[in-house]
Amino acid sequence: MDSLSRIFAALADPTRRDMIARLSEGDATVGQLAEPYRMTLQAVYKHLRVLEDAGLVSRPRGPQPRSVRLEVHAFDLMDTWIELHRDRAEQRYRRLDAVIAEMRRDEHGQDHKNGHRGRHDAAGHPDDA
Amino acid sequence: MDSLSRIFAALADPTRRDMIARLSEGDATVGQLAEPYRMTLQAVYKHLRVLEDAGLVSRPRGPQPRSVRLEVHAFDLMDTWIELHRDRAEQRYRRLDAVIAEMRRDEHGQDHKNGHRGRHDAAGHPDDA
DNA sequence: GATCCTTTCAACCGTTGGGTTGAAAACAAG
DNA sequence: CTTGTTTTCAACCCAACGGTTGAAAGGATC
Repeated sequence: MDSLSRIFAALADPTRRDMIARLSEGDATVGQLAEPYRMTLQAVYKHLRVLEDAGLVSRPRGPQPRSVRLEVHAFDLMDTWIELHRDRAEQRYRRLDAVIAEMRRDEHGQDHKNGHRGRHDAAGHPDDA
Repeated sequence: MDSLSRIFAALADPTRRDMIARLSEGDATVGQLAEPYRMTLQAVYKHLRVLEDAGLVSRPRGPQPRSVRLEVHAFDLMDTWIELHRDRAEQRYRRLDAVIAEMRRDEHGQDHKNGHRGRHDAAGHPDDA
């Protein structure tokens, strides 16, 4: 499974999102993390495994601290993906608005040169992708 | 299921993410959308249903266009959630850095007033949540 | 060593998810 | 009305998921 799928899938579960939310306020031991949930400790470990595999969380394997820590940089992948497509769509909207404005201009002052290409297929795939 | 879970779950599938990616470059009919995938048309409709239920996509039910459109504002929920927790974690890091710096100052110039509160519980849950 | 807590492994159960097939509606056009 | 396409509905398969139980390792501490 690819990274993005793992990340999104990990965050699709409310319990796991809640864990992330609480970890964003500070590291916690597994016991502390598990406390509010009415489920087996093993279940909590399973959730942690999913978050860890997604890179959203790290657990210092060493002897001492035995705590869970949020890994902020894993959020960047998501962010990048989201912003990329959101921005593309928004740019497309702006471009579409421009086309519509042009069509309006054309309608009012009808046939004011007719020199520009006849691409009035609004909302179609722009070919400059 | 809550909105965030639906959105994240919808984006956890590569096919669905690819659909979003392609829709970010322009609306498409279901047939056009389905073309690159080696799966039944019914399967594509199922994917679209998931995206639609998550609010990521809309399909003008009316007679005319019968096309699929990306709904950008659905991304905002995700964005808000992500940024909220990412920022909290990053602020926590900054605060932690400050604490560490202060501890260092204390170690070098030992006992230089001792007037500030003794909160040296580094990385513990800060109580100003 | 023995004890206690933390962590992991394995099997199992019910539910959900992606996908298929097949058939039935909806809808446009002939 | 009939044909052809688009969309939906229903059943089924198999794999994955969230959760449980039970047991086995690991690691500190007495």
